[in-house]
Amino acid sequence: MERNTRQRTAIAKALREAGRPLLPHEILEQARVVAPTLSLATVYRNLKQLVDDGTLHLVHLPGEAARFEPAGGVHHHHFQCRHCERVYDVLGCADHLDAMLPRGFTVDDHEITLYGRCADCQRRARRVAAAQRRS
Amino acid sequence: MERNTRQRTAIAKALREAGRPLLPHEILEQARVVAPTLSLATVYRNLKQLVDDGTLHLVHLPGEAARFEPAGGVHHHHFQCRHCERVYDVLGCADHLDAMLPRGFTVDDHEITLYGRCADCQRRARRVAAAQRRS
DNA sequence: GTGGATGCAAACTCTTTGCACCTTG
DNA sequence: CAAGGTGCAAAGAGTTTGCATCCAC
Repeated sequence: MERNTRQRTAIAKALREAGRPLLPHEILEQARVVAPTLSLATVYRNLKQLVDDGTLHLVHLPGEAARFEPAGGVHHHHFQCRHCERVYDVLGCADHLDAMLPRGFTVDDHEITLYGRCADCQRRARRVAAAQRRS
Repeated sequence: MERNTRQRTAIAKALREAGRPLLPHEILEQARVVAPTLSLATVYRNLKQLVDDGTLHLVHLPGEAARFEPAGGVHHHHFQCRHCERVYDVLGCADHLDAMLPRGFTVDDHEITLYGRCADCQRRARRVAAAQRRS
């Protein structure tokens, strides 16, 4: 049976409060606020366990290390900001994906990743552009 | 300027003839038929150079190591077979992806990955199922 | 002949694991 | 107090790099 250690609680809290998928080292950083002795090995061990028991979901983006988010949300995909590299959930989905398939293939799942600028970085870029126009 | 070594030629040939994105170790294996002394370090060095000069494209799938394919094709996405794990190109694309975005975000690119069974594995699975019905 | 390319081994990064110690129930 | 959890350090996997040697031009 599982125990509620200070470390495990801190890891779960960090992910619940983040609102976006986090990398192991981001989780370590956040969770250390609550559990300062926390080690990266413990983060990995807990993540594996929490994914196995269905509490967390793994978020794999192309060319990126695994991130983690609380399970239980609806079907969604992800957006990565080209500037700050953070990942956000996006609701909704594209259709007609099976129309793309070669003959003889069957699909049972899909992943969609969008790239661009998040609202924060977009705002920041606009502010910089405005300042340059002014000068 | 670049030189045409036996090794570089073998790497390019392996990718041209594969017809699907290959992993570095698959490239090594194939290219060694032509250049038996080829080392993995040389494969990686050449891949980087060939991607930089636009001869190859990097293919990143979620949770997978980088694969490589000849550049120059049209816009396409990828399909990974859940059984043999090989990756194939799929033509075509989904629309209305920007409808998924949160307010304030902007998209400039996207990746779509489909998962399922490739024609080979599909055929094999059907054959096994038929054999079991018969027995 | 010379500069780019290669092969090997060592270095690096990210993740996992062994082990002694600690903590929860 | 026993079983599971933790921290550390070492081990692994995949990729990159330093360096002496090699070879394409």
